[in-house]
Amino acid sequence: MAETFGIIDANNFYVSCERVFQPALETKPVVVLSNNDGNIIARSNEAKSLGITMGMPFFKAEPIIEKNDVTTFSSNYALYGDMSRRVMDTIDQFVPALEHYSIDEAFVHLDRKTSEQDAHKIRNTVKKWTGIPVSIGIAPTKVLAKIANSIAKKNPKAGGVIDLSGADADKYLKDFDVADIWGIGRRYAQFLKSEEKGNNPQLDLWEASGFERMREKLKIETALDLKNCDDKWLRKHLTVKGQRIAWELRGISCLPLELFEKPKKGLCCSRSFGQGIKTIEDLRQAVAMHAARAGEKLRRQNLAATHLTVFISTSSFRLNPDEIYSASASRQMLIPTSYSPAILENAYSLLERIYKPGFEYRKAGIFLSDITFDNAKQQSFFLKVDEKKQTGLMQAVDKINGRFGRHTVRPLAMGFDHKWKMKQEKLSSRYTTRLNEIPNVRA
DNA sequence: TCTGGGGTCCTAGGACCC
DNA sequence: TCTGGGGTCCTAGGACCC
Repeated sequence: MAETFGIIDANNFYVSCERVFQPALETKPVVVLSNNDGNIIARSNEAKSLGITMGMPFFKAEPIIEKNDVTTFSSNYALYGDMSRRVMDTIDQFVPALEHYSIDEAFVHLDRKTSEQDAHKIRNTVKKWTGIPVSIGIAPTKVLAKIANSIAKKNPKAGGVIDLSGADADKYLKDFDVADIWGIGRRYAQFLKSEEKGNNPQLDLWEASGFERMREKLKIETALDLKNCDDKWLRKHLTVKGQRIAWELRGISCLPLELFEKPKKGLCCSRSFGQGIKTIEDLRQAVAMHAARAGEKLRRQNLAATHLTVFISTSSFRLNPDEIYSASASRQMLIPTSYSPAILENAYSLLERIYKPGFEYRKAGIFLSDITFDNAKQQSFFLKVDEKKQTGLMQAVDKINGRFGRHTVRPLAMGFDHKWKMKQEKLSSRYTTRLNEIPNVRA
C-alpha cells in the first residue's frame, strides 16, 4: 500500500527560538544573522514584509533595520540545536517513523486515514511543549509533501496543515512556481523557464525538411508543467534527479524516508575571520581551533579520518585581483585518526606549504575525508601508536568541554589573543544548555 | 568598512586494465 | 601500418539542500 508522507517544518525557526525566550518580540520584526554577523539567515514574517530577503548581507539590510526598529540576533547554534532536539523528540512520540532531515525539518510517515487530524495534534503539541510553531504538509511523496507544506505556510487559513493526498493536487500544482520545488534550484529554474531553440544540427535538418522544430527548451513555469514533462528530455537536461522529481509530482514515490543517519563522507570545519589577518602565527591559531573541533566532531560519532585538507583564502569580494589568493593542500595520514594533536600536527605542516605573506586572509579551514568507523579502522604496520593513552586523553578533554563549554581545554596552539575570532555582537544567551544562562522567571 | 558554514549527489572524461 | 570493445576507478565540476 502506498505510504503517506508528512513534512513538519518549523516556521522561521531561528527567529521562533529567540522569541520563545523573549515573548515580547512575538509580533515584532526580528532577524537572525549568519556567523560573523554577515548575512540575514532567518526572518520573521514582519521582517519579510519589510523587504528583507534571505541571505541579504547585513550591511545592506541595515538601513531598513534601523528605520523599522528590527530586532537583530547573532546566530546562537547552541540554543537552536537544543530546541531542535526538543521539537524532534516531541514529534517522535506521534509517528511510526521519522527522518531528521535538517535542524528544523522532519519527514515522517503518517497513517493515511487519520493523517490530517494527527498532523493537527502534532502541531498543537509541539507548540505547547516547545513554543515553536510548525507547518505540516501531507502527500503520497516527499516532493508533494514539501509543496503542501509551503502552501500551508503561505495560507493562514489552512491552519498550518495542507493535505495533498486527494485527487485534486493539480489544482495547486498549476499555480506553484517551478522554482519553488524542492530540488529545483536557481540554475534549473532559469533553464526550465527559458524558451530557446538551442543548436542541435539534427533538429536543423528536421526543421529544414518542413517539420515544426522540437524545442531544446520548453518554457516550463509551474509544478504542473514539470509533472507533465517528457521523461527523456528531463533526464537529459536535469539528470536522474530531475526525473525523480517529475515522478514524485505524479505521486510515484522515489525518495524513501531515510531512517538511519549515514556516516559522513567528509567533515569540514571552517570559518571566516572577524577581521583580515596577515601573519602565519594568527592563521596557525585558527587552524589549531579547527583541528580541535574536527577531532571532537569525529570522536562524537565514533569516526576516524585518513585524508586531511587545509585551505586558506582572502576575501573573494576584493576588486583588485592582486589581492586575491586562495590555496589548499592535502595529505593522506598514516592511519585513520580522531586524535586532535595528530590532526593538528599534519595541518600545521600543510599550512606552511600554502601560506604566502603579503595577503590579508579572511578565511581558513580544514576538511577531513576517507572517514571510517573508529572500531573498523586499519592499523599501520609501521606506526605504533599508544592508542589507549590517546583515547583516554581525548575522552577526558571531551568530557570537560562538554560540561564547562567548548574550548575549556584546548591546544595551547590556539593562543589567547584571537584577532580572528568571529563577530557575534548580538548574541542571545544559551538559555537551555548553560546553567548560568537559564532565564529567570518572576511569578 | 561590512557578504555564512556546513553538506549531498550526479555526470563526464581521463587513466588504466584486459 | 593498421586497429577494439569492454570494464573500473578516480577526479573535477556543477547542480542542489538547509
